[in-house]
Amino acid sequence: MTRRRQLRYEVGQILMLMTRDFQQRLDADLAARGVRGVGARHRSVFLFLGRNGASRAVDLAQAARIRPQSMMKIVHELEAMGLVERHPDPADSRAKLIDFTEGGRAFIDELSQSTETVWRQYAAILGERVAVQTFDNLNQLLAAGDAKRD
Amino acid sequence: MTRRRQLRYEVGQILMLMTRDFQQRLDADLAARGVRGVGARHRSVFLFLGRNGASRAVDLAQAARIRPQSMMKIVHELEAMGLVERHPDPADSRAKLIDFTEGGRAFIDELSQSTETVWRQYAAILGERVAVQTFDNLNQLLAAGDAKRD
DNA sequence: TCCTTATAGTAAGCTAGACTGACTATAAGA
DNA sequence: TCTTATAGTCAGTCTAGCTTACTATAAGGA
Repeated sequence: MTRRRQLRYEVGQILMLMTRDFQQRLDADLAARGVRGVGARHRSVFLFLGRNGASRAVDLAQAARIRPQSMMKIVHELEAMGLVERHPDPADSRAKLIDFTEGGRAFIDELSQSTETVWRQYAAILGERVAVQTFDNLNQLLAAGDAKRD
Repeated sequence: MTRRRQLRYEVGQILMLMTRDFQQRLDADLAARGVRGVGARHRSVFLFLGRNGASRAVDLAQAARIRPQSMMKIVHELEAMGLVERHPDPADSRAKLIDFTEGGRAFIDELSQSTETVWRQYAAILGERVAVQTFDNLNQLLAAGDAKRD
């Protein structure tokens, strides 16, 4: 079992490949249902917006752990696709609140379904309980990193 | 615990962020020891070459799950840095065998140490046993994907 | 009140790490 | 021998981040 013995040296590789694996599975399922043109970078917006409603770009950026400038670009793209719209923030005239359009809400349904599909594929391999545990552990590693940064 | 309930919808995000987290930790540790100029894409070569010795670019590409053309570029860069060298394959005059230079062998030691450092950071958060289990589970997901492709 | 500093957003251009498509040279099999 | 497959090369594209530099508004203190 040389594979097992050297596991720790492959951690980076495993993470990189798993990220690609997920993206490919998700894209495949989305494409199969006719959804196109929305890349990986766009999805973090929908995750956050789906839970928190209208938000400022800065907050989206922080949630996705990317620079505000990068998030702006993503938001502009989504706006051009007609999936989100922006309105001035009544509480801060510098800021703009980003929210779904009708099309955006339709898209997030597609996204949820495809994510669910991929999840079931993973759960079929590891078992639901182990799959939950695995990704929960990764979440813990991320949370620990956050705590250190504060 | 809304976070827990929606875990499955965040799987892609978790993987993307964990990949970045690992790269950042590794780069930080490498930089702290004065190693620079070797990016994430270069490391897969060292992992494979470290275990299997002199190899052809095609095989490296397959192991890293990228296109041969992409791997060629990486190899050329490593060659320019003096970390690997290429010799004609006696068994196939189309092919060239890629192997470490002295500098390459020195680098892989640095890389191992830094990877070990990051691993200990993760193990400190989750515990060694759970950490091994977590990445072993991800490995299983990858292996399952391989099996399907064959 | 004015002045300083911080924050929200914008714009331009760079970098890393993959990709596709088109090509040459050698190998291998019908 | 002729055809097809394989190893490598070259040129250009794409994605998802980044940095640097800027404007406009907000907020807090002298």
